Amino acid sequence: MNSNALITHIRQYTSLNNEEAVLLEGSVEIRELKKKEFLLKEGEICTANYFIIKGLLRSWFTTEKDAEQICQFAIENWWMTDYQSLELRQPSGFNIQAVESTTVACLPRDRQDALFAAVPQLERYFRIILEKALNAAQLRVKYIFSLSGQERYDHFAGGFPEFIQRIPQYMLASYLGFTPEFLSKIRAKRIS
Amino acid sequence: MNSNALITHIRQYTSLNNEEAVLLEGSVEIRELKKKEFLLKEGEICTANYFIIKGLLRSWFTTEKDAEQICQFAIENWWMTDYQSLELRQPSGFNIQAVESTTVACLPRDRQDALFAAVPQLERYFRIILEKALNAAQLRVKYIFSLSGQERYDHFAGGFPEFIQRIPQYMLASYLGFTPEFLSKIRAKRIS
DNA sequence: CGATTCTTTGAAAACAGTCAATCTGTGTGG
DNA sequence: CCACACAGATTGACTGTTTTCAAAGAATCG
Repeated sequence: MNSNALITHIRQYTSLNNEEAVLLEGSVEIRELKKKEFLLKEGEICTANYFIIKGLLRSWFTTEKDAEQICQFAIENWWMTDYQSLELRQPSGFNIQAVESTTVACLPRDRQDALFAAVPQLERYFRIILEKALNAAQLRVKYIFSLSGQERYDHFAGGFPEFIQRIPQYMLASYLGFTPEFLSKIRAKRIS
Repeated sequence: MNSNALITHIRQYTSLNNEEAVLLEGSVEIRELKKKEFLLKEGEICTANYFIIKGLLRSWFTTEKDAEQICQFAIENWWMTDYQSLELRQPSGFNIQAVESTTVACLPRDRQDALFAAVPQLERYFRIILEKALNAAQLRVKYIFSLSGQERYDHFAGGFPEFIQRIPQYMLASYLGFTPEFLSKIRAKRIS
């Protein structure tokens, strides 16, 4: 698997000639991850931005009560990283882990500046990508605050039925902000 | 009041010579808002990105139960807009409103592309700003999920003591995701 | 098949919301 | 300058949603 998916994605948002595409390909590294493999662990400094060519990542952290709290899922054509750790070179408070067998393109932090200098349109590409990501994060906050647990499940299950198949229920429960037991009870009600 | 604060802010993240600064000044419009004045109302299409020179904005929406749910506060040197409405020219699901008397620099959507073409470093500036904003949004989700109402109040009150002075408690309660009554009870406990 | 991981179920408890009444402060108009 | 109105804050009783804990039941993987 190669970086064609990434180049195609970038060309949806900005121009990129073949020379530039070659520069990009020289700056990213394709990595194959097995299910449950980590790209980042809490306490480590995040070293790259990850673009998902195929598969599914999750980011999560450990709460004070030793529970896993899932922050985000990322599927094909999404970027995932911890920007705070990446840009400030600080230890991260998050884990990034493959939910299923996954292929990513890694853009290492130490190659990013040179690449952006050589291909300035990438600044534009990431600006647009980040606008979308920020929007998604804000919509998430909106749903968390305006919907009950039951409603969040209905909304999510209705909006992403195919996605539900790819993740275990305990991860969905964590993402939606409640316990696996409660999700189980919601489903029991729904079926009857 | 003029756009010096904005130019100073941009120069913290990227270069900007005097010609470029003039182009920028020609593209933004300074606006004075009275307390409670709106920059955007639910259902309208958002037409600009707003940089706060002085004052305090909040973004909020109306829940199904007709309650105001606050999404964000923004103070001096922050940008606020609804990117989804701005970029896709869709009706917004949010309100943006002055909490106190506020001065903003407005960058209208219909001038943005020409400005970015003339001053490409602004793509970089906004990329960096958006990374920070995305980070803040993700930390917010982290706190919502890992802390109880009581803990969220303690964390916020400890982290931004001066900010607490600027907003009424019912707004803080909404931002933290609980009712004004509950906040009142938290405070009663803390004092004793 | 055995072992682990995931899901379901039920009872008790905790946390936060709702509603209604009261209290406080602030600003405005007469 | 006072009185009143109104927005915001507090309090208490009651309700409801979600969690916790413990145990048992399915499903999946090597």
